Amino acid sequence: MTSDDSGSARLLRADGTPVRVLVVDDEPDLAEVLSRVLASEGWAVRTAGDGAGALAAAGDFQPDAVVLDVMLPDIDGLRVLHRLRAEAPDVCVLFLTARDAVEDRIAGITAGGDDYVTKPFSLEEVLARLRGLLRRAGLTRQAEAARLLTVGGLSMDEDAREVARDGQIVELTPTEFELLRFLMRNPRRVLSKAQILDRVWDYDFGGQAHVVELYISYLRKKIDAGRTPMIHTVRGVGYVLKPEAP
Amino acid sequence: MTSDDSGSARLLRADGTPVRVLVVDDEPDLAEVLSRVLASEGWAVRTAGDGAGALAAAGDFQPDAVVLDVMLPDIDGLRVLHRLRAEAPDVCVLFLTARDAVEDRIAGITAGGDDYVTKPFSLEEVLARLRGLLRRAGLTRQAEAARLLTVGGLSMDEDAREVARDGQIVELTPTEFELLRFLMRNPRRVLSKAQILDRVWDYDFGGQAHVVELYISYLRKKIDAGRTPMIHTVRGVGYVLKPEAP
DNA sequence: CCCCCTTTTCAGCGACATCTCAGAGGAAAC
DNA sequence: GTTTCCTCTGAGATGTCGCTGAAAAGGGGG
Repeated sequence: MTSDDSGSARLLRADGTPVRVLVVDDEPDLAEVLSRVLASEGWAVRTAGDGAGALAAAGDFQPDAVVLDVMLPDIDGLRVLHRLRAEAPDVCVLFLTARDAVEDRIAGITAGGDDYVTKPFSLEEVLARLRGLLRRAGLTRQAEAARLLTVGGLSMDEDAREVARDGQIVELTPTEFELLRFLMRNPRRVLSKAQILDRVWDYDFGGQAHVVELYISYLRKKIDAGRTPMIHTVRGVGYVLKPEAP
Repeated sequence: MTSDDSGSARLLRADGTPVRVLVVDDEPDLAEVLSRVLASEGWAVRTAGDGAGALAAAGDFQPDAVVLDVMLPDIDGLRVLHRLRAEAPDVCVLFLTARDAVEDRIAGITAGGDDYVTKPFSLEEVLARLRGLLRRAGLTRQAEAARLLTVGGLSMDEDAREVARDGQIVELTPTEFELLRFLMRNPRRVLSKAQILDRVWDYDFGGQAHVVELYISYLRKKIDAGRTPMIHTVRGVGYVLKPEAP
């Protein structure tokens, strides 16, 4: 029951057609989850399981963005990148890479306008990075507008990683920030702890849903402290972020 | 005595044909009850008792949604899910699972857009989740309209789990909420206590019909308090929710 | 008008969900 | 190498919810 946050913020290109993203990963489970989440967010998705498939799909599908595992069974990820670029110079690429393999090969990627996420990642992380890439590439419609997320007196600047409640800047840790971003992208909708765990925490996280309660309590202290509460508990169901007024 | 509610809100796909759902559970009684209720709500239903049967039925029946017990005699539920997805990437899946087995195996389910319900569940719970899945998948016609349930001055936002009478927000507990949802889905129709018990309470509930009376009284205090009553007693029969005016 | 049966309401208890605190372990920054 | 910060675990406190049992209220038929 996660799925469609958007509905409101459906991603569209300048010409009104949905944004196309190609997911390349040799682990079918991961590729499928990514693909479904992206689809539920309004993207047109295609998947490939190896480098050859990726290149074929790219030629056929003409994606705006590619989520690309650097560790592929056949062709090296960076080589795939170069071939992709040869065909489509403007395509945005988000790399998926193991945590320790970062330094070696991925250095310089971000300079080219691309970005990367280390495995294991959280789905929100991937979504945010992809949105960022496309926004910076100027592909999506709400390019400027989307930079600032706002719910009632809460505002979040994703680029600056800055959050403010009623104009007052609030310092958040990385996890707090990502949790709040997920809440702010789904205002007025009750999110279960399972949903939050699945989207905000890394996909291999084995812990208990208890951490969600804990981080909600952290957020409350920083965001709701003394003010009209915006984070509400729905007992037996989950949590919901609502603007102060009605 | 349960049988056909709806009649009013018959579920149809974009092409006008009824939505198809496949019910997979190895307990015949449960599968049958689910199947009857779904059919009475206007769905085209087929059932299977194990994983192999499910896959066969899926290929033949081409369901839009699948209600899938994770505990099957032959194939593991998650494996069935993957096979289903391989054939039909867009199918919605609602898992049925034991309460304690949630954390381990269901992780990631909600991220992919699917959902789960823990046994023992109430039929209304299953129906609501299924409706939610299909709505979010954009399959059913009344996609947007259905999000807000309205009867007279009563309105219910299922996503926000928010109920309002004459614009005034009313706080409800989970059981109260589910009872009211059932009433609101069957306005102007008298529902017996047995019917309500069968649909709103978990299927293994052993208690007395007295709880229905109790929760009706709770609802009245919160919803009818001081206003024109909408919840009416039909002595010897049951209860009915009616708009205030005529 | 009274009696019986249904329905409503009240009070209370046990179970459970949630919140909060304190601290261990680890990662990142300095 | 040290220090700081962050994340997560565990346990206890707290408050809410759902249900039971009994008493009160209300309706309808005789």
